[in-house]
Amino acid sequence: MQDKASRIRKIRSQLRGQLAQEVFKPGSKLPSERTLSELFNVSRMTIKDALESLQSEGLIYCEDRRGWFVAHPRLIYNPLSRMHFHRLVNEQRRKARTQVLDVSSELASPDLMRVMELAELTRIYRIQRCRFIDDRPVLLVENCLNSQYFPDILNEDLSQSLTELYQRHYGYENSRSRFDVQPCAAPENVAQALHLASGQMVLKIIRVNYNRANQLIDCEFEYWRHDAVCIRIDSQSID
Amino acid sequence: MQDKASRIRKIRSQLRGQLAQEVFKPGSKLPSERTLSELFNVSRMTIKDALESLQSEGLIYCEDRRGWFVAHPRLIYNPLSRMHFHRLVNEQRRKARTQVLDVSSELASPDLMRVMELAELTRIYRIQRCRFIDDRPVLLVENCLNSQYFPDILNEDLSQSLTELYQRHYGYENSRSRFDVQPCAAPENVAQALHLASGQMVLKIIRVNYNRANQLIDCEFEYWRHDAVCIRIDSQSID
DNA sequence: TAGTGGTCTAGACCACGGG
DNA sequence: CCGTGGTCTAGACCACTAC
Repeated sequence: MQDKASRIRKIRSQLRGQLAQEVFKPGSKLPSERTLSELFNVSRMTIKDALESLQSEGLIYCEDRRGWFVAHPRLIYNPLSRMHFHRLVNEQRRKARTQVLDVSSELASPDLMRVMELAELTRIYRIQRCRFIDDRPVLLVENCLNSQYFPDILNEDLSQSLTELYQRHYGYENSRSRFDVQPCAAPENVAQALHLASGQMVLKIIRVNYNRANQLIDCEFEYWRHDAVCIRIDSQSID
Repeated sequence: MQDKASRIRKIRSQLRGQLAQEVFKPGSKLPSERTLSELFNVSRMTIKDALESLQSEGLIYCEDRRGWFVAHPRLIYNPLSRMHFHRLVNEQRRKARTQVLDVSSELASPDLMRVMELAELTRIYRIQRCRFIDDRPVLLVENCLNSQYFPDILNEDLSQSLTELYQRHYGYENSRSRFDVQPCAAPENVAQALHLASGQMVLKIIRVNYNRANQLIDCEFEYWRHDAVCIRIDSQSID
């Protein structure tokens, strides 16, 4: 790209190397941007740029107004498997937690009607939850359920696995699911929950689940901190 | 997030709305950053920020030192299906092109040995290709083949589908594959091929393919412009 | 309240793209 | 060659976090 290789560019990769070596304990805090800019004798914006490249390399991450931290290992996640989040996380020797943020009952928006193939004026339940790995918020997930299939579900304990609840109380076995994965800018509420600055990149997964009768029973919007997850799919594991 | 809602923030979303409405023809060029900063009477950095948010919303994209353009529709892509790129693209009424960038024969690096479960000193073929949709570079793909399974393959026409070549000339049917998806910073060569600024975000897919005898025959590194693709997987389509 | 990152300015020089 | 985005400076104020 460059032949003269600007002085600052070098500092950038120097920073990269030093930081990566010096502090390897996941979650430990880096010096502040101001401190680093003095240390390296460059402007704060240059430091910010350098930190952001390290971030997109997955070495560090940023928490809005809290600082920069050394990255944790990514959670390996297969969206085709319907394994409970807590079990998945525990199997990878991490600590899981789920917090119910909001629960509501409302009429489906036009957008949702399209995604869920709903008739007009269909009532849906919306369950918004935040999920933590090692006490760090990494996933905001919003489930939209066709209310006719799930009477009284809002009275259940929603911090557990919904998939399991579907089975146990309603006899729905998930059979088919379809999902889209794409990076996008975090909407305001997502950014807030995940401690991201507004507009930061997240990994969005939209999943649509069908029961054995091929009825579309629920639809799920997942917003992952992109540095926290690795999507892995193995065609062998599909039965 | 903000209560006083800074004047500039408003300009940002204004820009958003205006641009999104005004110029909708995919691929058409936006005014330059300098022009926009005069039009909106803000500094160039502010304009850049606004453009970058629009970019992560998928409305526009940037070509390194060429300018900003209105986004094209995303290619819907299922990494589980081994459909030829050209056919996939044509089915979505777009124009496909493949350009072979580099072909080489070398000893596997330690990293690659791990991924491909190779013994030491194994020779591999590396095929690097760039793929275009509507003449825009959107994907850089690097195939690493275990050379013992593919004698003389480097003499074939490599701009066609490799999957098909595997079948036709070597009798290998793909049976199982496993892949990882994750956003990351574009390495220098990828950025260059895709007309991205160095370090920009791309969607990386690492795929490992096995033949019917469960031999690991090749491994593929795909780097997609994240604005050009939507990963879609339907468990029903798996046979 | 002190310290953090988020945002913004008004300049500047550079490398690269394309005529 | 000129126009583009890429990068950088040396400040500044703000909103928010954490204590």
